[in-house]
Amino acid sequence: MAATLKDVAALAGVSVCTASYVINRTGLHKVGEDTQRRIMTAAEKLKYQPSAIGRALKNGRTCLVGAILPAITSSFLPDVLDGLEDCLNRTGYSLILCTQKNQEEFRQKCNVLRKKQVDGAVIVPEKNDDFLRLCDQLAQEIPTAFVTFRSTNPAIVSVCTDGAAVGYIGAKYLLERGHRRICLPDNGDTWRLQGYQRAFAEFGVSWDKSILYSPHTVWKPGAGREMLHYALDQSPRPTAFHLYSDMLAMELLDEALELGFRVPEDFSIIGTDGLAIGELMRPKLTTIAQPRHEQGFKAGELLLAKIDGRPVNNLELYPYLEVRHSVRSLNA
Amino acid sequence: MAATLKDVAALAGVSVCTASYVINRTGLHKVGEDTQRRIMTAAEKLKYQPSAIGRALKNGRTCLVGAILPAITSSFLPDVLDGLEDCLNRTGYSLILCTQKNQEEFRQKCNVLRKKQVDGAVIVPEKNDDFLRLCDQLAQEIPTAFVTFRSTNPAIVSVCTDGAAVGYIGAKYLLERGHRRICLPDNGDTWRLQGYQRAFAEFGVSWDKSILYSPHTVWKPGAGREMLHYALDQSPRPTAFHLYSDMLAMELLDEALELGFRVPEDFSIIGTDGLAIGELMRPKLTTIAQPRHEQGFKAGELLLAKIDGRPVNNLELYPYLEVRHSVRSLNA
DNA sequence: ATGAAAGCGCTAACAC
DNA sequence: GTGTTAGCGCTTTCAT
Repeated sequence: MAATLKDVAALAGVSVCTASYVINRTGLHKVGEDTQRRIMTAAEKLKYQPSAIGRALKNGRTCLVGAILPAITSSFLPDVLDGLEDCLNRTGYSLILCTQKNQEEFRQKCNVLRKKQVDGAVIVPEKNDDFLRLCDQLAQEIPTAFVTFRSTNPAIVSVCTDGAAVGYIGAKYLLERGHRRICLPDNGDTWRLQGYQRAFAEFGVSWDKSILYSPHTVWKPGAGREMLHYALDQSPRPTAFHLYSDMLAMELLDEALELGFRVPEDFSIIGTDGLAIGELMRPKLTTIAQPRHEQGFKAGELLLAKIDGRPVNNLELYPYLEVRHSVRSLNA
Repeated sequence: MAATLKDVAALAGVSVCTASYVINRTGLHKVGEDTQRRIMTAAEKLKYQPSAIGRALKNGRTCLVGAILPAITSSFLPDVLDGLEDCLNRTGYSLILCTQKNQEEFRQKCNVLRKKQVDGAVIVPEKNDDFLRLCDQLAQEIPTAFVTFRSTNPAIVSVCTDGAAVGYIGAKYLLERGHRRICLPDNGDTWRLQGYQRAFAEFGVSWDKSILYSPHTVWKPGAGREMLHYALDQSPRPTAFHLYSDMLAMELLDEALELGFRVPEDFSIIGTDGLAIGELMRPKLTTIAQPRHEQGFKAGELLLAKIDGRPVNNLELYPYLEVRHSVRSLNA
């Protein structure tokens, strides 16, 4: 079907290797001007496309990168993916998409990447030891990068958002507005808590009296709603919620309105991610935005560097406050 | 690095081909019980993974399918993609993701797929002749399927939602509720209009007096807002809008609220797609839902069938009404 | 300035 | 039952 290098060479009346040299512009071989032209013409006439397979076999490089992530449906991961793809495509790399719904699927997808012999893997991991062990294993065989999650394994490079900054920015914004009873998900993310604690220290506000941990923690549909119900059962009730994702925050917002509460009059809500869709909520969702496209793009860059054996360092990107209308000031 | 078939054969003390036969369970070769065991043990000890590249080169099959689609960010395409991947993975196929922001990028991505020698392509096309021509071209070289769009080219198989049904369901719902002035996007989609016209005929309602076409047509951020402004300048103003996507509908809803109108009291709005996020809007968005995951899954099935040379037929899936709170009844 | 030939990992037609 | 061998498309060393 598709023309091969042999066909091109034959049509140009040269040997395969000469054709190869011309097509790839490897300076190794000196080729006469008109021979070059003949070869290029032949290639065009035959619409020659170099075979990635032949190359991969010879070079031991597939120019394929696999991405494993939890279901891509409507969170901020599409943006990250978009950035990753942008980066990879510039270097002739392509992206194999692997979504994963649970640990068993994750294991399978790792094997898919092994089998397809990708040159590298980008993973959006789950905060879960079993998962991380599988990642460590994979990283021994394939250059691997984490995105949206900080790696502690030196063999895995990572790009993520500065969690302490997320916490600090959120805490400061709420404290400034007089909130002294704040509900946070207790998902074991100590990084964000550090930021919270720093802000509390700056404001001289007591931690234990002000922070309410909700046990509803991991993202699954309904988690935001459960968090609200948990908080409603506590006393005193919180005046504000800071969720670690916008989807969760929007769910909680919906549930609050559904129950007849007013937002932000009765409860203030602040999300994390900065999804554009939050702008369409009523009230519009105030959020700690994180770079999404850039996060993916940088992950691609670091991974490609790693693949090429260049030294790499983990990267932390900065979040920023997106003020909208879901937080009320309690002052005055 | 990774063990090859040769290594396995050597360790098992057999020839490569015997190893191959055992690994692939091709019945062609009869192999003794214990030879089989020796080979399997060797394979396990070496953690042998068959090389997709070697196979691809030999078989002329990469077991790779490319998907080209407009930016995946937060619409219903992630769901479609999810379905597609589900389907492909069951057969050992993997998905190469190619997003495309304009015609030039689309052309590039087509070339990427050629170069990577994918076995098939799934495309979410744009309603645009130049685009479609490029698709026709690609389809001559690579088995191709459309998803979310009906193909008229017999060489391209397609899975999409029945457009007339979308129109009919929307029209009927609005007409039943007394709406006689409805604003529709004029995007050249005659299929949905057919459904509208059928409903209008059933209700004996005059078409020309009741339908207002808005020239704001193609999805780009802001299109929903522009559509509202266009309608506000007309007289009489429409009482209802039916948008052909939920994103557009949510934008229009936002803009209406922003301008101080009440929805659905002042305007009724009905979307198309059935995104879960529409549930979190205020008011919750009434919509004509289309199967999303299924659409992707079926596209995968049809494409794989096509790749295998089995006969295939275009498929149309049925949309259904998702009643929420953005449409008001004008009766009584 | 150009060509011959080996080899990447795998499969399958053909021996024995 | 099992092995030999050619060849998929490409790169690259070594000759000429």
